[in-house]
Amino acid sequence: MSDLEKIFHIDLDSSINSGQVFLWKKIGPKWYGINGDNILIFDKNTIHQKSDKPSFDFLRLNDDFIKILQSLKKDRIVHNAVNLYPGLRLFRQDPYQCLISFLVSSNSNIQKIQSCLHNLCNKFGEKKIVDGVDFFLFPEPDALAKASVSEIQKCGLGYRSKSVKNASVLVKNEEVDFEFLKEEDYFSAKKRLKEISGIGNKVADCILLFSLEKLEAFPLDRWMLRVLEKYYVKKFHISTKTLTEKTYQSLHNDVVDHFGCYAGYAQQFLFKMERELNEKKWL
DNA sequence: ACCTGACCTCGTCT
DNA sequence: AAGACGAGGTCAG
Repeated sequence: MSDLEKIFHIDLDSSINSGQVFLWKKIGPKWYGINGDNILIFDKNTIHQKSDKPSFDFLRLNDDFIKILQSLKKDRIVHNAVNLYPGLRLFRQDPYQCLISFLVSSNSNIQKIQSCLHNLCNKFGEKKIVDGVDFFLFPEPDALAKASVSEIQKCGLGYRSKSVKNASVLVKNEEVDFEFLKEEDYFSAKKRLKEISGIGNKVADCILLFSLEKLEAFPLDRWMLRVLEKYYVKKFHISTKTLTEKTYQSLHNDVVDHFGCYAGYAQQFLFKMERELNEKKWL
């Protein structure tokens, strides 16, 4: 299948509205999205990147999607979700933006996360004009590392502001090295991420899945627990609603055993399906 | 080892 | 109209 054919099968609306990205805006027929210091424009079957950077395959066209689907469809519920949203895809995000996004996501909701990130871009990001519309790139790590906590707090982040500044310092000083984490295995990379203040199991799994090439990462949030309780009572043992360190790891192990090495894709389909079923709002 | 509550903020509910 | 509640979690005690 050619890249153009692959792109043709992608359902951008569903993929963007599936909780993995927050800084996307639809104007007319076009989607505009901030990914680090890039502005991506999706116009039906063509993709422009306003950037000097080489392509990084945001749409993961290099994934063997046929093979992934084949693997996912062994599970009846995921099979059903894939049939409902056949064009749903995972994106390959800018790691720093992804880390900050999910740091901000804790104990929050999609609308709030979007608003916080938007405010951060407006205040600390570089302005670009595309198609006559003003956009702000995601801030550089240095910009948020230098910012005062109270300036960050003005963007509405609340108690997360301190963690955002702290994490930005670590990234700026290369104490957190994303290229290195991409090369490491799932457990080592997760261990490193969790050393960062404000990053626990769920947030770490989001960062690993959405930006660090760990397709076995399966973020276990409130919604995923509901899904597991609803469709998989016999399969998994859901002990409590608030997962402890141990129960999170144990459940994550069981889940990956069941769904396989593309568990993260399964999670995305299940999450999308259940949120739509409950008519939850997206961007 | 496990569990509980606090935490910024904001939209929604009462 | 003002106060309570909860939201895609984390961490300390």
